[in-house]
Amino acid sequence: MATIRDVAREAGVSIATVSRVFNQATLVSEATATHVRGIAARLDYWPNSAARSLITHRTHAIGVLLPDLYGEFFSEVIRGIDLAARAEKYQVLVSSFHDSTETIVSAIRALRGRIDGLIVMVPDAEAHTAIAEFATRFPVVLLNPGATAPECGALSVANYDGAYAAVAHLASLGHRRIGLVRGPVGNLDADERARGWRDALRAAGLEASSALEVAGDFSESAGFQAAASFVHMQPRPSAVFCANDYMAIGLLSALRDAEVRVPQDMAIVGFDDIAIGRYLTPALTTVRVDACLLGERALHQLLPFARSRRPADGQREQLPASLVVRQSCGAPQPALAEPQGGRARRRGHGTAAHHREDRLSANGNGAPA
Amino acid sequence: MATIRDVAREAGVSIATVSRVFNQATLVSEATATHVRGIAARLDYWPNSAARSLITHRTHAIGVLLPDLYGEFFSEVIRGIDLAARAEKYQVLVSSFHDSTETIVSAIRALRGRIDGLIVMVPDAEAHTAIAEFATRFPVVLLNPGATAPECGALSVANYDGAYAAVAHLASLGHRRIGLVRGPVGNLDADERARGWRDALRAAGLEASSALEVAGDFSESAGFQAAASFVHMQPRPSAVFCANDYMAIGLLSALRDAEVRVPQDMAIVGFDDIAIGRYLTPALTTVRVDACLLGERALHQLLPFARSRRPADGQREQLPASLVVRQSCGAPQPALAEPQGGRARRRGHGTAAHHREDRLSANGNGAPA
DNA sequence: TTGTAAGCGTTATCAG
DNA sequence: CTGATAACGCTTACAA
Repeated sequence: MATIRDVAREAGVSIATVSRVFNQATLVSEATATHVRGIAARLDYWPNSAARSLITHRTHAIGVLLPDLYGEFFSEVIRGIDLAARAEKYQVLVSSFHDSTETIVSAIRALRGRIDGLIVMVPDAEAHTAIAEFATRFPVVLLNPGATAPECGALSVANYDGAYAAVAHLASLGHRRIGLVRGPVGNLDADERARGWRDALRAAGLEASSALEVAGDFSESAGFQAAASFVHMQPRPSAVFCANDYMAIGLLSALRDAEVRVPQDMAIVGFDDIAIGRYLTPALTTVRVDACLLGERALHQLLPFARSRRPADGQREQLPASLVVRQSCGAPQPALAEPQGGRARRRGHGTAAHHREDRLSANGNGAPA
Repeated sequence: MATIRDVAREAGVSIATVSRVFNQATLVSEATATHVRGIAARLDYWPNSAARSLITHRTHAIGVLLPDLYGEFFSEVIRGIDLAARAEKYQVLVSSFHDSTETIVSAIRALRGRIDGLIVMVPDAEAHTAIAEFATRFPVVLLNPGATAPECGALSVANYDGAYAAVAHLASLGHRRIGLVRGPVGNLDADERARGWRDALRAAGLEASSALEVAGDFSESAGFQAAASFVHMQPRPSAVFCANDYMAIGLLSALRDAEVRVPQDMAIVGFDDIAIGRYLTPALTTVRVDACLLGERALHQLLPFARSRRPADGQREQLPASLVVRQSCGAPQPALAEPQGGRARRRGHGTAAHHREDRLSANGNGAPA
């Protein structure tokens, strides 16, 4: 691989001049600049980024640290980050940690020196404090609700509002007993969604007892298993709010096996609006979260700090979560809510446009936003 | 951030000794090693990877270059790569390119010097030659079928076999006219799947005319739009093979709207086995591709070359694609084929095990593998 | 506008 | 077993 020396020698200039051509080209005469560029192209020269970052203290890369890379939510977050990073000419280093706070710390250590900033989603409060300490010396943006660290930026989804809107919607349809399939205890998003469920019930004057709560872990099988609890509950709830779509899908599947009709016998609402929801039978009413946008926003919030290598300030941003009414909740279908063809998905080098559906606002009554 | 000098000074040793403690600890006395480690921990020192890679010519990172990060297939590939890379203590840099061969080249250029090896999925033949040239000087593994470059490793999925098995299965169920929703022309995977469809039809003595082919681009909306073509075809095909699951889902949805019953009026088979397939109504018969394993295998094929920084040899590996018979093809359901609860998906820090379903082999007759 | 030279934080080589 | 010291490839004062 050619180095700056090779180019300098070949072009008959000093290495400083070559360097300038690739950095502050204005300091170099147009003639020599084009000459040097020609030589560089011929030698297939490109500045070595390790050497460069050794002296500039900038890597032009950001790290992304997630609890897992499983499922559509994370995949869309990464995609959003990648999209925004490409536009800003930043590289993206992804990493996942599957276990303890321990590994989160070692993951960060391994990333150190390779990145200018970090986007991280911490699973629980314990990991949160570990990150917070690190964030006092390094630009960090958290993808978590309720981030308390004053030195981190933080983005989150309107978990509470979305859950509240979903449950209020069910209540407005006349449901008096509305169950919940929870996400993991301690998971910050899950806790917020549970809180939204509880408050919406209370606001509607309904029972919000823990007898109506079933434990879950965001997996399809958790939703599947939750079905038994609801079917045997006395009295049986007429509606269930699931803390994410995967669990709603598992629940839907189990109810079909149990010959419980949805939405007639039991109305179901999910959370996240994964792409497939509209193609289920019945199509899934859910709360839309734009995970891709979350990633994009996170990168843009991080970037100024990454560029200046200063810790982030305590900026907070919340993305809206909007109710998408389909069939599983039993509401009358608003006309034109879902243009056919849906959100395009593709694999490979297709050329399909990415249609977005019209979407309902989070006001809980199905009116167009 | 503390440097090796700070640690050396504080520990009263030379920087060489500190370096040895972090690299070949055997060359240093146990006493000084622990002493140095203590100081390093106190100063929160960790070797700067840029400086390190400047002299070792190793980054301990690999690059992943994909046409897009959209959808479950890519997300699972990345997850597989990440899993394997973590185990090997390698970092993963992901990048996507959305356009031309041009951007693929510039993406590679930007990655240069930051990675020890590259895993790349090229969309078409043109990009293929650009990569092939690069691969003569750098370890590259292709995630593509029919890779011709002798200096690249290459992994692929048994697209042809899987498609053949799917279509043979439909033929064995008595279907005489079997349509195809194609993937993008020029896409290597799509072409192979189309070839499998064609050959299986011929082998069964059936018509494989292009009149039975409908263009598609792997998106749900392409599948949705394809429905109209099939419904109006004279005579109407009694079965359709879709080159991926997303298109099958779109097709399913459109057929429901058109009140064409699946599988009675039209049998449908997809390709990829995305997680959601089993929860559709009817559950989707498809060809299972383990994208996560594809990623894992790619990393393991690349790693020896990345470590030695030598171009890969022309190693080829093909992952099996196995038919998964569910309801959309209309075959009698084999007992015990799908244990309930399904493949677990999760978001967040859940604890669910990842159940795998029993699976049918690609021999096309539904017998257990 | 260009060149010279001093690092950036490591590892590798060679003496001791 | 340990210590000097020369790279690694680049950017950036400072000088010309």
